[in-house]
Amino acid sequence: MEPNFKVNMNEYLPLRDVVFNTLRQAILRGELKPGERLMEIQLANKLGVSRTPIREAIRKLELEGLVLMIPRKGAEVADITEKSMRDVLEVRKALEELAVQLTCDKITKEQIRELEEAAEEFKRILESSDVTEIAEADVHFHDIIYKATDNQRLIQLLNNLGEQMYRYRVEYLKNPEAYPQLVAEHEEIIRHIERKEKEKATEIVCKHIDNQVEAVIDVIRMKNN
Amino acid sequence: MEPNFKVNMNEYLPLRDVVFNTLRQAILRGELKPGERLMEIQLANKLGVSRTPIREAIRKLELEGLVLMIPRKGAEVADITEKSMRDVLEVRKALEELAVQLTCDKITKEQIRELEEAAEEFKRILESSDVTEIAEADVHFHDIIYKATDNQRLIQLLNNLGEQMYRYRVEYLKNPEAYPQLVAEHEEIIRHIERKEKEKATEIVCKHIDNQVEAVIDVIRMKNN
DNA sequence: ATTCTGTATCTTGTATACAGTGTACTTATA
DNA sequence: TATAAGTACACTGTATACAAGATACAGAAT
Repeated sequence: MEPNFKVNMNEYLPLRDVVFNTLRQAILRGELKPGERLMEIQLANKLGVSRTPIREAIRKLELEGLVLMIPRKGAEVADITEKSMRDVLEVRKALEELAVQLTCDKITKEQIRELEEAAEEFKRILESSDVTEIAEADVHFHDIIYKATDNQRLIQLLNNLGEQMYRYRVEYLKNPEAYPQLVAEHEEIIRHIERKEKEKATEIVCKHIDNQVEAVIDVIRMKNN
Repeated sequence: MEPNFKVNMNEYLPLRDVVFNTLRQAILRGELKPGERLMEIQLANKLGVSRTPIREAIRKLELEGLVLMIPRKGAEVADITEKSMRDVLEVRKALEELAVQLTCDKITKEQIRELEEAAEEFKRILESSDVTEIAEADVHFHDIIYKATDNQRLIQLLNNLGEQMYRYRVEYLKNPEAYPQLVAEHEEIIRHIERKEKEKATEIVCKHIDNQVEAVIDVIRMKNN
């Protein structure tokens, strides 16, 4: 058997990053609810580490806006209001537009093929699988577009904004009535990108996001009642 | 005499935030140069605190992209390349466009007056003061527009992106030839916002940023030679 | 009964100690 | 002289100890 040291090297992650990812997921998936306090000792015991990595992870969550720091009191999970969601989606829409325009300019033939494959994969997964897998396939499709922009900062921001609404997107994807439209929009986007029809592509992307706004807001209203 | 306890309360800042702001400024102003290592003990001694607040500040700088973490080696100031600057400005342009459009919709009479004052102040400071003050007056003008968007997330991102190019904007403002155009653009922006002429306003903002791109890139090229 | 005060405790904020890893320098050997 | 190995040191990663502020509750005084 061939031991693969390289993989082990790359798999090294400081505890703070493990904690960061863990807490992040817990918040985005709703396991840690808005308003809930994040107490260091308690978390440290739960995760089997000391307070130091916990604190450093919380510092990063703070900067991402996922937790709210109250001086000398500690951190709590930030509220997610309808307003804050609208704000995120407003920004996201502008950046998605930018992304698709840049992609029209820069995409390679190889990447177009990747997009087509991802769209196929998405369609296939829609039929059989659970919501999480569907969400991942959708993310993958959009990731290809992001990557084609060749703008590192834009990619980072879009990923971040996307994750902010993770749990709402999942809810939204639970409604199978929306599936045919999603598939159609994916195909339209590919076609327009392929032909470098920026305006058309932008239009579809806008519609794509606007639909999400409606759906996400519905989910939030539901949860608050 | 009336003692103001409230102010004292609000002035409390954890050491980590003091350190964060200090290091951030030092990086953005170029006092800490790209590639330079940030060694914890050294910084702790220099700033007269322990390693803990230093580390927590570095975690935040890491997430902002201002420092690069190398596992088991430590932090160093992130490189600022021409490409990374173009990327930032590309995103910033899209968000500035969004901001000015939202502002057209939402701005109040009171805020328009504030804008006019800020533009006046800017014009006045241009004549007498040093570059830092000019830059601050410019930032203030744009902050009013940001605030009028009533989108917290957008404001946060724009502030962040703006600070990323702090030192280059300062360089750019050292050239007095550009001043008349800046003043004219400010006034045009106000006029279009006032009349809610979204397209026109967007156009000026684009031009405003495009000018900056050229200037910033020039500065970077100069510094690298 | 209500309010104020004092105390105990809980939590964060900060400092420091300890372990492990990477790096650089020195020394020995070819 | 060049190269390789070994050793010492420097720095990060993690844990823990200590200080100080916040909170909650109990008891006393009005």
